[in-house]
Amino acid sequence: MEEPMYIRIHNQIKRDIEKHVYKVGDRIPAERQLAVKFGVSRMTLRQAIKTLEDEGILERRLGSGTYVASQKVQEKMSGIMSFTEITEANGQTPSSKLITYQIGKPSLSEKERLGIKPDDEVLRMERIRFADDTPICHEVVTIPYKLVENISKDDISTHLYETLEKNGYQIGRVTEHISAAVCNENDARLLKAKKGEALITRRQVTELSDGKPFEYTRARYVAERFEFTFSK
Amino acid sequence: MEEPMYIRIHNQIKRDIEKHVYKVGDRIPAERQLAVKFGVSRMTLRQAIKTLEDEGILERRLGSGTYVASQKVQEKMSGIMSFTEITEANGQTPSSKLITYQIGKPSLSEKERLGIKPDDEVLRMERIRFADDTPICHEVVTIPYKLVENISKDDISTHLYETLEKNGYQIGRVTEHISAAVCNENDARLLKAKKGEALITRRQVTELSDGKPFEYTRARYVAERFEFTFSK
DNA sequence: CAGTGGTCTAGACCACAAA
DNA sequence: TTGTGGTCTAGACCACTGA
Repeated sequence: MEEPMYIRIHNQIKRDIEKHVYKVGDRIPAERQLAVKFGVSRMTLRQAIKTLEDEGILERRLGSGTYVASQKVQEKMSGIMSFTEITEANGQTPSSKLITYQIGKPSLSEKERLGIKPDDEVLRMERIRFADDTPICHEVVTIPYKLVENISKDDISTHLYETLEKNGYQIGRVTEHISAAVCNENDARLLKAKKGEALITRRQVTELSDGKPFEYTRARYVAERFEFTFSK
Repeated sequence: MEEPMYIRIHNQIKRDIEKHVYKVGDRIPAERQLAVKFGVSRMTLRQAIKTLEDEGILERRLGSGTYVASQKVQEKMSGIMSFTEITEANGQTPSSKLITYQIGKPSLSEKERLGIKPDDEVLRMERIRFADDTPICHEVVTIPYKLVENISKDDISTHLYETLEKNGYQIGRVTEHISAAVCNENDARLLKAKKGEALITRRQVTELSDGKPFEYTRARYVAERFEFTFSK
């Protein structure tokens, strides 16, 4: 007996929903019936249902029944979606191009946001992100250099979060600020946009689980080509 | 017997943790002991522990025991913050002024977003939101009229959500899209802003728990005076 | 009213952790 | 080995929903 029964029942019901044996909005059989069908006690069956409810796949209504919750895809995207997620959700292919990668002294705002000393060096990366070869976003990422001095440029620029976690760091709170700005000449050149059109601006500070900031990102998106989506 | 036992036990243990009877990192008594102490079966006791675990207050370690988890404060502010929350967090006073309130035919986009028929009438409200008397945001809210035809104008314009819930409706999923735009003459007049400067745009569709959209909002914020904040 | 989910019991055996 | 949490049973009574 590898897996517990309630996990196996969970998986079976999930598969049934994916195969449209139970469709969105359908009422699934009552707990007592399912318990008989799977040959388990009602408590065990309820444990399976509970995990599906926690995942937002099922919805229980007292006195009425247990129903397949609406949507399925959207469930995951509670909270802000990343550039990659939004682009892929639109059926486009995300890509990015690193345009600068340098180590140097922090600016005033970098020093403040990252909570570091003026002497501490920072790694600064600049990137353009594309959806199907259309430039969408210009992004500057700053990291205290001593946190990543033993990590390769390739790992930093492509799998920063995974690499940090492999090296024993734990990602904590992420705070984002979103506003807007007008496209200047530099933006226009980098993003192939028109001066004077609207951009979305985003600032993000990512902390480690001990509360120390480790990444400060500023990004500017062409509003004509992009929007952020949230759900709750 | 008002509350279920497992809820009462949940609350009791939570209070004990708040009173430092059990401190962060402490192991609390074993399930079987607590079950005896509270005079319930072990399954019921486990249900109480489970809810505390889901809240991140307790942490169970197989074969070892159940421990008081670290953190506590961070819980609340996950996700997008509302205008009122952001303004108050900045130490300013939010207010709003209703500038139009009319019943009429839906526009094409209103019809689509709200999933209604062309003949169905809609209630459309237009509002300016202020922080300390500075105009921040221009907002248009559209609601299928038949949902609110028995509700007073005052309730609709000031306590829409609460009033709906009192009338037996249940709020469901909320989806928001955020992008940017350039301030036009109308925006400039309403928001006392300059034509050509940057605005944040927000579209929001709020559904009832049955998945039917009941509110479609479009809002434009002066970027110089406002930003959205998220945390996770 | 009958059927549903919500709660609860008093046991049981298991796998895992720590001594 | 002892104690822990993880799983599971075969019942029970309750409150709620909907016909």
